[in-house]
Amino acid sequence: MSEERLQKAVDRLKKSGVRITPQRHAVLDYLLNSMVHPTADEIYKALEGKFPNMSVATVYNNLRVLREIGLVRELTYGDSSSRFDCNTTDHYHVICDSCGKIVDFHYPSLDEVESLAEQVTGFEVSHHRMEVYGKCEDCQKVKTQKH
Amino acid sequence: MSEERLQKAVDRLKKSGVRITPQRHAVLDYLLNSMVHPTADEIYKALEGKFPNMSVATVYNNLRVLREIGLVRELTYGDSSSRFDCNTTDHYHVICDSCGKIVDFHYPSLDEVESLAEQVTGFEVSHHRMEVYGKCEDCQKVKTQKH
DNA sequence: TATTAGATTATAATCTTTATAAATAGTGTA
DNA sequence: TACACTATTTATAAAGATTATAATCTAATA
Repeated sequence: MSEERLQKAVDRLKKSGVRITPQRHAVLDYLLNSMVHPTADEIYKALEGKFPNMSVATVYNNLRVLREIGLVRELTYGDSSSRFDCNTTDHYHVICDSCGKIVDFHYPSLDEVESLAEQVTGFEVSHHRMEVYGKCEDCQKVKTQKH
Repeated sequence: MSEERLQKAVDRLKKSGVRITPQRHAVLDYLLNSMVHPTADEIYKALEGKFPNMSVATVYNNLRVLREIGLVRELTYGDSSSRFDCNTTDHYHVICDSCGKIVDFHYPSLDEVESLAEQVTGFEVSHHRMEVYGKCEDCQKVKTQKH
């Protein structure tokens, strides 16, 4: 099943006239199989073994290409570096304030908010983002153990 | 009215045991009277005239203090630098994809989303963020003028 | 007014991301 | 298959935002 998603993504790259290089393939493969929304640096470190000469710039370049095509979403949270998500199904994220863990969260899209925003502000709305913050179960336990 | 908000904020600082320095007062005052959610650098440049020797670090330090107390919210969008908002009334933001303009947008808080996220993920939810993106009226006009 | 802990300043360092130019390699075509 | 063209990679440097450090200064309190 994972293979199928990868194949679909590769096809989409080809259709966009983007070359399939080993590095690009590896970045895409890693993102598709990652559940944790990695940063550019995490991807770089993960692929270092397979591509000892790969440059960090290559990771950034490929993430930009994948984002422009629409295969990957860039997530900008409060912390220093962006995270990347290639789960294309509609979903939101719940983020732990303590450890930074990110959990996918399915909820019907907030279309009503978008249309009201259009009416009130006159904007031509394209999309929205939403994240819920809190303390994950693990970190809740840690707090209680302290006493 | 603006004076009243400033006074309230200063009182809150005092209660938190934070010293009221001229620079800190100026940062707070500037934020309270700004409608545009400025970046740290914009605040720094704006206060440069009044405090020729002020360091950028001072602005960052004060923004951190104000944020920790809860007087200021840090907004992290896709672009490079954070923006700061001390409008304490509940509201969301609508952001222009083209020019970056940020418009306040009032909408009932998405409490239902928070409680469902708690149930589904087991998180102890503290808050959420949401932004709507699109093209503002000015940028819509620009596009049509091109032809 | 003297004390003291906290704040500011100046500077350097860190970290993420982007820019640049030369070398390399993927893809279509003959 | 070999060639040519161009996108991509690499290595490096640069930019930009933010944080760390240490010395100096100052707001708050007795």
